[in-house]
Amino acid sequence: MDSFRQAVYRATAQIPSGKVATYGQIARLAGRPKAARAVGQFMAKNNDPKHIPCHRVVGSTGALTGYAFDGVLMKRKKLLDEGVVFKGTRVDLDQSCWNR
DNA sequence: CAATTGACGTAGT
DNA sequence: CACTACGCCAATT
Repeated sequence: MDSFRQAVYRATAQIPSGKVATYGQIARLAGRPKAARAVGQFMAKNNDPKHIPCHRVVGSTGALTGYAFDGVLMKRKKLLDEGVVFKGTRVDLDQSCWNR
C-alpha cells in the first residue's frame, strides 16, 4: 500500500486546522514534486472524503481550485472559521500556508 | 495498449 | 497582475 495515492492521502490528512497546503506541496511530500495534477486527480476522485480535508488543499496561488464556484465561497467561510486568512477569493499563503 | 482528461505549476507575454 | 502556452502525473475510457 505504498502507492503514490496513499502518500498523497497521508500528506493531505496531516494538514492542520487553520492552514492550507498547495497541490505542489502535497505532491512534493508524496515524492512526486511534479505530480500536482495527479494530486488533484486523487482529490477529484475523492477516495476518502471522510478523512481527507480536500477543502484545505489549494492551488499554488492560494486559489480554491476545484469545487463548484458557489461551493468555493462556502468553503472559504469554513476555512476562515478555522483561522485561514483569505485575501479576496484566494487564501493568504503568507500566513496560512501549511509547513510555514 | 493508446488517447483523453483533470481539483496543477512554472515561465513567458 | 491577468492570461496563454507548455510540461507533468495518474486515472479513466
